[in-house]
Amino acid sequence: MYDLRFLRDNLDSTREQLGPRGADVPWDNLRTLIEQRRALTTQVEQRRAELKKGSEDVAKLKREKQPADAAMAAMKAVGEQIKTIEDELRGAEEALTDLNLRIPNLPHASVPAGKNESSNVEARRWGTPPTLTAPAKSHWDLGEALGILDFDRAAKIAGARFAVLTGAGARLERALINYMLDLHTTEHGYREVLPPLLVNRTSMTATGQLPKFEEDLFRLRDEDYFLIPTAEVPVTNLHRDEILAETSLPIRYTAYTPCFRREAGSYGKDTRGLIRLHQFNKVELVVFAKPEQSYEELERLTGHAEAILQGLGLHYRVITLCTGDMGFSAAKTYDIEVWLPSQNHFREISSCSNFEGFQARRGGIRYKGPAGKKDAKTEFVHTLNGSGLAVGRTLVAILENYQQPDGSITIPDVLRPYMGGLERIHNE
RNA sequence: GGAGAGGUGGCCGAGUGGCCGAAGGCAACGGUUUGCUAAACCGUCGUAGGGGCAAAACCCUUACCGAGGGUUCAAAUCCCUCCCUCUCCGCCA
Repeated sequence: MYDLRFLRDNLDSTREQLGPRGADVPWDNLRTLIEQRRALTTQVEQRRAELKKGSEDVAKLKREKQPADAAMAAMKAVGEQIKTIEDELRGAEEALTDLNLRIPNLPHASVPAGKNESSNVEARRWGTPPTLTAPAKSHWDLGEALGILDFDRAAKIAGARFAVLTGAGARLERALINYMLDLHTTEHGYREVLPPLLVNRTSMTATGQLPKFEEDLFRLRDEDYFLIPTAEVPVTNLHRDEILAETSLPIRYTAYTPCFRREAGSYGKDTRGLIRLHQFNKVELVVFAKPEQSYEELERLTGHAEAILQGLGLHYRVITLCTGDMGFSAAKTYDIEVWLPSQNHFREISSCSNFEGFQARRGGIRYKGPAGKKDAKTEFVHTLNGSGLAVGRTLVAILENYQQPDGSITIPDVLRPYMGGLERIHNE
């Protein structure tokens, strides 16, 4: 969503900068609606001023015990005109808002141009692939053989794209969640949040999932609630319609939540294993920052996600997404991809984005200097978030990268305290 | 789920049809006073849309008293619907 005055003054340059991202925006219609809204607003305000004045005159006449019938009749006519114009104005505003909510964010100047993922740019790489003495097995083969992953029973109780973790598998998932939360809260300065997993339509609209991507979400049948696809939604909405104190920024939150995604349109992709599920666990990082500090915060936040992989000793690379591969709301995104030996390539395990003021405008998230100060302006904050990390995919990476020739899994040192000292997962 | 009470500016709180965008208090900010702190006193102190202008300052104007409709010349105030909070009862982890 864009500021209307900005959009009016910069419609052509916005269209140009969005390029293919803005292909399905009806630009001419948008221009017409903006002008229409402005013209109708002026009209209705003039009439309202007239009505206000007229009504005051009526009050005065009545106080002086003078007849007021003529003035009242005249104002009745003005009132009817106002209603007519208001209806038109409301229609224009609704159409305009609906269009405005469907325009993607402008990419930051540092984002490489490109149509699709082939134009993404690798920023850096950390570590090396593990040296395996036997051909790498997939995490689903390893996990099922160890008796810690059960896809058949998951399909029975829920359906495709669900998983059951058991025994050391379940404990490893829990260990990862705790390891991530502990690192972020004690070393990286985040405040832990445990939010609702169901949110309302307004919250989904603020972060950008709605109105455009409703088919990606699970929705309740009897009430207008949605299952969160990421903790970004409830945590960013924590400060919706608030004015934050400038001194409180940056605000950093971390949250563990399950995430729910319909994965409509991904039929046939990643059908096996834990990579793409309808329900998965994620530890999320969310930051509210002042505009001038937000890109510095993006680097920092990405580093915090990387620190998890480094602690686990997992080989990864960081990718700067090009304009064509970024999500709807992002101005700049880094993807972190972890090495998976069985697939012999990197897979996304985290996505870290700066949304600049895009979500803040949709959700009315602002900040202000000290109250009463003359130069204290109210401005939209910048919001950022990143996975720190996707827990299921991290478990996949551990199974595959730490697999032994006998099919057992060595547990990374940092997780052992969370596993009751367990050093290796054997067949149960 | 049943019964009742209520939602007013950062907070508290007055206001039941007409100069009410809203008294008063607290907090905050600026200042005077002060050895320092405190107190006292003076002043400032909401958000947004449109216009004056290309912008800032400033000025004009409109809207906003939970949200949306309605009645009326005129609505914080009356009516309807919805949302939320609180209390009691029921149910429940």
